[in-house]
Amino acid sequence: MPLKIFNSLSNQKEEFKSIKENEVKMYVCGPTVYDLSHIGHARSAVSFDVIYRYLKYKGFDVKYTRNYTDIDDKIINRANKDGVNWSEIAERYIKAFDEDMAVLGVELPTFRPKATETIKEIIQVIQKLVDNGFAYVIDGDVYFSVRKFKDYGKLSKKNIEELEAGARVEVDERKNDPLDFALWKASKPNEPSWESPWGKGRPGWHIECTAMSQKFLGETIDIHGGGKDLIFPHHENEIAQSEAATGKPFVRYWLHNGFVNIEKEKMSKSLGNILAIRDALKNYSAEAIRLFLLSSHYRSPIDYSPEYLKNAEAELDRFYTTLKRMERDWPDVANGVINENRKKERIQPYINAMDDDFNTAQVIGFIFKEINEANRLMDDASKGGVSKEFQEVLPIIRAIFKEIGVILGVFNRTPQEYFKEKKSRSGVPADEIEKLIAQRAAARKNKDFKKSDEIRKELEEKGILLEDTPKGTVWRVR
RNA sequence: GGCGGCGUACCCAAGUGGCUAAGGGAGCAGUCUGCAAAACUGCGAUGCAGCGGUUCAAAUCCGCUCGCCGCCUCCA
Repeated sequence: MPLKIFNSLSNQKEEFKSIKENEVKMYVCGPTVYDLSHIGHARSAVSFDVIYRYLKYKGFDVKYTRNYTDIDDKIINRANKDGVNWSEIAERYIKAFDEDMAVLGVELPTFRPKATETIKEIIQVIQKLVDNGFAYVIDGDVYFSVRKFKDYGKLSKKNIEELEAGARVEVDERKNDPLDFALWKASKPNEPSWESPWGKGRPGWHIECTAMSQKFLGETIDIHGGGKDLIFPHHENEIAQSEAATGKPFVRYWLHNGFVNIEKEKMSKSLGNILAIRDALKNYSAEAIRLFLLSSHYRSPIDYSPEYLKNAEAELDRFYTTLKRMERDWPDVANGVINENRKKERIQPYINAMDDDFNTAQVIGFIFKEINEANRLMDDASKGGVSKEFQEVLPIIRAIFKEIGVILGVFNRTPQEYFKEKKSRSGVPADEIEKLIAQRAAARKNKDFKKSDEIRKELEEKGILLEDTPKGTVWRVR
């Protein structure tokens, strides 16, 4: 079964065919670095991270570019507000973004260019557009003439006449047409600026992506991604600029991820409900956040609420509890010889799900079926002995966990790492718990079950669960 | 007003023409346990917002109605 991808350009799933066999050129719009990144950025980054990982898994050599927009009105405003240089703001939030991504297990793209490092190329593209008549210069500003580009609106399915009628923006009288957008902005005094054929200025927002995409990936690329909200005007404008400049198709597959709402409401400055990634990480593990994000399809809107994060944590508990059981009680079987044919057959549904527009939610569902199967097999083995089926299937399940872990970037830790992190989050000192467990063990030995139960209850109220196993009592965080 | 999307059990969520509508959480019952936990087993939507239609066959296609949401302005 071939890989199918939903293309925003055609509004349907299409079979994916890369320009060059075995190579994928992919560009995703990165953050404008003027503030901490929020959970919506995390969704976009994680969604495309999984797409990147899966394309690599499929054997493609993926050239993945994700930019930093490090020059922009918002950055300048923030710098003025904080009383620091604009570049300090950009650097600060690039660093913060990189840290957040690392914690979330987002792999580094092949190229991570900054707009300010691409000024030369930006100017070249603008010059081309001026030369071929798609752009015009007014007082050091350069604008793109939307009406000259006949396909304008093909991505967002808008038509120019209706846009004009509904235009809500105040019209800049100097522009030939209200829809025209800035490629280059003449700088005001004390603003960051670069020399250009049109005087000192800085790039408009849309042009940087065109320039960076061309510089690192070429004139036509396979995949371009971003949040749904970027379809208009950002991506529409990118298409216009790029195709007007090169005369070639810009992008073959447009991918857009859905929004994250907070308790059923859109995140917005005015509502004050922006959830920064690092604030979410204070309460939940990075893996739980990632699993939550991947539990629904990347194009659907999702709702963020503490309840759903708890659900993700419960799922992780189930996964790692089972994995721990496999590694602890049946290490030789779980890591035993793999029947490759049978493994291939068993992993095929996962591949089919990922091939169907990256259906991570379905993949996660399959994983929990394996968990059930693994536990059942282990139950049977402890009761009735090790069967051939057990010896054959358990290592396959273990191998599937590993393989899917690489693709999704969840389920990929060791149980030790997982439970250690949970314990460190509990806030209850481990030695105190161990002391109580020892007291309880003594009480149990004397059949003093009243006291034993009191200790269990005391710890339970602090969120600590005790498990009596044949090898002694172990504890974990609820 | 234009464009697009969504509505599946108590909650989350997959499924977009054809076996008993995945999976997780919560709940209830049972097995196991000194009691628990974990695990396993069973129960749980005769129905997929509603109404009509197409079809041998529909959650899945078409039409209408109701409800919710996004974009059209910076925005992941």
